[in-house]
Amino acid sequence: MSVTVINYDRDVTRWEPNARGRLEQAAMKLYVERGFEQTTVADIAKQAGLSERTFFRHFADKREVLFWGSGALQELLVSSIASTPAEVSPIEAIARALETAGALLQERRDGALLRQSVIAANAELQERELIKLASLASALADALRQRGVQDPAASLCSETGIVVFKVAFGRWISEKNPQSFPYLIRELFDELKAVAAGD
Amino acid sequence: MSVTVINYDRDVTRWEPNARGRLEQAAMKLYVERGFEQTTVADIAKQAGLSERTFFRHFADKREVLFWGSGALQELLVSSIASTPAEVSPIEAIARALETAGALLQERRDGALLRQSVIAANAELQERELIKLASLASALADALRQRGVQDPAASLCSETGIVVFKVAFGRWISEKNPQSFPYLIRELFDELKAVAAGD
DNA sequence: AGAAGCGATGTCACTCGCTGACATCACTAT
DNA sequence: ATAGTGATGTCAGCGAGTGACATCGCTTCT
Repeated sequence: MSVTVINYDRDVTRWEPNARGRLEQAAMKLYVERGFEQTTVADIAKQAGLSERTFFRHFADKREVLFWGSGALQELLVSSIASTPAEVSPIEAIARALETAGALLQERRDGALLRQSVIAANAELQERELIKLASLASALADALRQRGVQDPAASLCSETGIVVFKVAFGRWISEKNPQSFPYLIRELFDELKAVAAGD
Repeated sequence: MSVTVINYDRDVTRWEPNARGRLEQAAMKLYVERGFEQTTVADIAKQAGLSERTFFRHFADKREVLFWGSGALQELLVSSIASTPAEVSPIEAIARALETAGALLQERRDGALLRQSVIAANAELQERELIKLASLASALADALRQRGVQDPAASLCSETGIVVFKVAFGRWISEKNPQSFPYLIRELFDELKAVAAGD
């Protein structure tokens, strides 16, 4: 009997579970505390109780920790576009997809704020963010082509959609008593329409 | 008399002139020949007859060599906007500035093509390109604000302007018998107008 | 003319991000 | 039992980038 108790008490498995999650947490903690540049991968690994090498088995590089969620967001957006009625215009399809993504992001505002403050303080992280957004735009364009949208329009819609999202996000994140993020997105799509018309 | 001749023949100054230019040339040559990742800074320095340390005195990092011209482009665009009549709409001001920039780029198409093929082959370089474009957009937005354009509109116009430029550039660079680049830009601004309206 | 300072370069040592190769060892399937 | 398998550790090494200090022709001041 005592044997089974001991087995459950300590070292049932060889390693603590959820290595990736621990690394992610450790990284965020240190990035927030000291800033991105001032924390080494060795620091993160130590904090998570793992080796530096293991960090790089879970994340392609030091920056990628902060962008792990972008894959899920991308899938959400693409499937949202796929399930939008065919008669909806391309730009409106993009707008709706971004609104629903915005609604989801809204529930994690505190996390988003923290994350964004880390990114804003470091140029390398901004670069990574931009390429993630570009990849998002490219996925959106693919989704539009899937609906039969021809090509300059498909790229133009998705890329300007991302622009609207970026601007909306910037405003939403900097307000201390923020209004509805999806609504903000909608407003900026309207503003885009006005501005593109040359008003 | 022979003294002066000797002075002119060799070693008038302590160093060969135009170190930065030589580094730039050497880097381009090697990036094209072997690709960006496969060339080390030591390679570049050796090719230019300088030390590795000197490379980093002229360029902030290995990537920056390819983006040295972006500063001039930015100034051109900003001054172009500043000198556009006040009654012209924001989006039209952006469009005109990009058209003139496009006209200039058109004269260096071969160089642009080479440069772009290097960038397209490497993710780090794409990241750098994106942040340069973002900085361009931010400068354009400042220029618009200088004209009294209010803020969601200023950001929206400049960022979508950059989007149009990106899409136009991509098409222009991939055509083997390219049409007029400024005209292509104009066409895509028209397409943007249509697409934003929801057609 | 001589001294002092300046500016572009070189040299060296060092940190850090990242990778390849190989070892370890609990767990699983045969 | 035996032979994998998979997540980890260890170690050696490369390349990017930085700080400190030396060099030395040129300019400027006295």
